Amino acid sequence: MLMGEFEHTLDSKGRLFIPARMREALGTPFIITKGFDGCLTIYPQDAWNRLTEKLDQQDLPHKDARSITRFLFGGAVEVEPDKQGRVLLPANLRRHAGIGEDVTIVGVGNKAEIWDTERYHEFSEDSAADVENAVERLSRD
Amino acid sequence: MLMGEFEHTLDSKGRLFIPARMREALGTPFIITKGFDGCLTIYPQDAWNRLTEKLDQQDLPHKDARSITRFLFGGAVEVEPDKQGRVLLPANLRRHAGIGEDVTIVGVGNKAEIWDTERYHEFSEDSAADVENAVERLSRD
DNA sequence: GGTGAAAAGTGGTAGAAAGTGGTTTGAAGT
DNA sequence: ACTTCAAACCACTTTCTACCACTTTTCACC
Repeated sequence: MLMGEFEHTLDSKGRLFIPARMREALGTPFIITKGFDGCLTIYPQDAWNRLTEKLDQQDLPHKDARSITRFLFGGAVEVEPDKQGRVLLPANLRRHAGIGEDVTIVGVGNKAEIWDTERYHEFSEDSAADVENAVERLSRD
Repeated sequence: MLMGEFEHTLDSKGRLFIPARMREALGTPFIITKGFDGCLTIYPQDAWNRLTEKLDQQDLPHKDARSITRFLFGGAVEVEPDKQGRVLLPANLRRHAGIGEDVTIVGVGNKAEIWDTERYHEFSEDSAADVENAVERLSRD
């Protein structure tokens, strides 16, 4: 189960250090794609397979199917951390998520997300009120 | 059933001693998350599972679901006390709850809360007034 | 097209910081 | 007095960061 927030900085070459705990939970290699809300998503191999299978089974209008496929696969890279635990974030993905120097990696259950730290904070603050209500509702017994 | 208040201090590495009684009641491992009102929440494994299952079952707008998942999992760590009964409170959780040296752990039924002691006292005083008002309202008729 | 310069990508290392584990000392309760 | 629980240390390991060095690719200009 992927959990927790980790802050890191990119080195001058755009490499990101993946925390040791996450590497374990993710397995290797894993897939990084364009995500929603302006972040990148990291899928472990099995979650990625499930996702693509599901996509195959869908009976979508061709146009939708094509754009989804384009978004998912076009923005995807399969990566493997080097011996020091780093991965290179391709420039197009960095651009998609507005990623600068400071990066936050967030575990969200069966996958993880990569955020520009500043953007992540803004986003969390914006949704804080909604989240509070929802979680309170959920945790009531 | 988790009950009682316990005061402890963090060591220089941010480790917190969990009282023996609580360790028993919590089982191991357990989950610490960001809570509300400026505290952290400790969920025993089963309560945590119930919570995440409930989240799965909710039929939420996708965007809200993502925010909630992010908050819950991103602010969570699964921990296990060491042989001396201590757990490391990650820096981001400490920051979230404004936790300094002195910490109060409070049992609240099926879960527990971790507070900065000073903040806990302030909060208790504030809510004491609320409680008083509420009771007064109730007893009026 | 060939050549050189710059950028991008790959690999490693050293030192700092964080995390882990244990021991000792002291307090508290039985 | 003895046992349990807690706090403060201390030592060691792992993880992380900030560099540096080298190779490959790209691109511009001859």
